[in-house]
Amino acid sequence: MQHNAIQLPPLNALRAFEATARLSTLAAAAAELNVTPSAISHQIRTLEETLDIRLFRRANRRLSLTKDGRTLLPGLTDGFRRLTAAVAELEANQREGSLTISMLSTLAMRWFMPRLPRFQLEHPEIEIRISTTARTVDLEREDIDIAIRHGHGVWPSVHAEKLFQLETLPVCSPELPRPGTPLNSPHDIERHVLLHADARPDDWRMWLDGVGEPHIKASRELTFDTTDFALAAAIRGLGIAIADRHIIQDDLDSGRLIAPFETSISHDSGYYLVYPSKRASHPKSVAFREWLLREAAVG
Amino acid sequence: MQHNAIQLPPLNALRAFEATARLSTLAAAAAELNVTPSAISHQIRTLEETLDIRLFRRANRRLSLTKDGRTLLPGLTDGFRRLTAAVAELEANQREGSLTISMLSTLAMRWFMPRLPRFQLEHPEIEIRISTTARTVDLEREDIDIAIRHGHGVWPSVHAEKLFQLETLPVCSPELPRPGTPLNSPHDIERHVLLHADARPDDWRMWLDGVGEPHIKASRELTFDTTDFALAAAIRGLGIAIADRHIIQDDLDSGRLIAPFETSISHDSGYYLVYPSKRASHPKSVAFREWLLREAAVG
DNA sequence: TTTTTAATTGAGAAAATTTCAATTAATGTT
DNA sequence: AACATTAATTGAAATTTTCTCAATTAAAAA
Repeated sequence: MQHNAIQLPPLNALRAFEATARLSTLAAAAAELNVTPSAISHQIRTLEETLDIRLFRRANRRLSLTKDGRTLLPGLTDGFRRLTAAVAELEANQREGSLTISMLSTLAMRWFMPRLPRFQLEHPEIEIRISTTARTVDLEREDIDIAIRHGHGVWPSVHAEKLFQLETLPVCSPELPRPGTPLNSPHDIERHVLLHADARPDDWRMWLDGVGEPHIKASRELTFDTTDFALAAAIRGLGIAIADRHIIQDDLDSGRLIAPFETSISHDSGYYLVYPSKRASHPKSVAFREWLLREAAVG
Repeated sequence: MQHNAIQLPPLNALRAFEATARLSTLAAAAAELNVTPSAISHQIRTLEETLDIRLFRRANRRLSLTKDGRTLLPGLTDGFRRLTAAVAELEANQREGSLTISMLSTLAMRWFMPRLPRFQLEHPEIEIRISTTARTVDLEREDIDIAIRHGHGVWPSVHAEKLFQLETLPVCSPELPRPGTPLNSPHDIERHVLLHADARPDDWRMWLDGVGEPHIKASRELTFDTTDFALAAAIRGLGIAIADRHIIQDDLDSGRLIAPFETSISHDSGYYLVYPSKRASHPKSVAFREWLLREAAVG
């Protein structure tokens, strides 16, 4: 009926004995275990009674191990060392160890990855693992520590902190506007190819609504799985993509992309940093979140 | 201030987690630890809260380990296995292992040792160690499991069971009575050498008092440290020794010694089997005591 | 559908642990 | 030699931990 053939005596009594035997005095053991010597004395007595074996010889005012006590000690010391090591490993892992972060691939590629080296410089002890998926992941089930999600900041059983508001605008290669096919006003779009992302099918429509030209129709359209591909296509001069300002900022800065029009559309949704309430206080999680919020504030 | 850098979470919580993780269900862990599943559930919750780390994923009505839980488990399993092994070793030692028996050397040589092989046949798993000393030993201090003591059966903090009453009688070599120096009545002793033992200086006087001849004086006297030596001398024909009937029985049976007179003196003291109350119930101790009492009853 | 199985929860009960204050006894100190 | 110190022990009471019970949720099996 019982998996372990032998029934262990009370664990705390074993620990009290182990500490006392190792340190030779009740006082020292008591200090190690944060209790009074009296408590230790009671525990040892309990253990001796449970086992029905005398472990210490009480001579003068000093304790010395009996043969049985000497038999028992090393195994216990070793056992408790193991337990301590196991817990210590877990806690070290908590402080340092790896941090798994989930986000959509476009954000990972265009915004997160370029910034990541700065975090790794600040916290070389934290190993980052990036998990990119299209769907919204269950943080608990997938062992995700932190996620960046797009939405309105309301999800069940997680904490959410806003990184930035979504703000989309058209971009294209600097080579795209040519003398015959300029891009000076939204109307010029009609002579160009519009690049769409399946994941965000409404971005173009919302932008055109925003500039007051809902009826503009492009000469051709191209659709990709993700914004990431649409942007890659834009860089290669295949047409005009539309994406969030944060995501394209680096490409704009480097000149790979230009924003032919001033107008950007502010959405009511945004990118949120999301994490399970349970892991909110873990040092590596806190460090990462603070860093990410700083990065988001910069741009 | 603290020897162990890390403070262990409650040991019972660790054990509850370990069992549950190893056996996959609360019910199984509860059975192993002889508690209800509810208790296990509380313990695991306590552990998770103490560590501030989620160890199980609660999906459906099934538990599965998180990455952290998987990190923690093997170390704990190992640690508890070691603790269990240490205690098991001690308990096996208690059942079998060695049994240290203290007694005076004469008794050991002349009464105990000849009988010992029979015990070893019955209990080959118990290793006997015989400790012979002249003085009365402190059982606790010397790690003695059982002693055979001479006295009146009253000693502090030990159990005592009577083996046999002391009953002394004179013995000598069968060669000793010669035509010129017979041994037919106590008076004949005057023509012989009396062999004494320092440890029991009054035995001869008490015997002579007992036979109503307190004034008999031997031609010569020889004194040894112990009765054992006196008997060895008697066997070699050096004179007449006096000793307890049980001790010399084997020598009488084998014909090495004879008892020239019928009269033996019953003393009010005797040999007692003595053991610390604390070890009274240990199987190997019980087995030995039962055997020894049987042997003593036979003779 | 109903029944069973598994885990969880909260409250109260039970058990274990700890402290406190008093005691014993040996060791240093003056 | 008297006195203060140090160490362990003890019993009773207080505290904390652990456990059970009964109720609840929810999925799986019949």
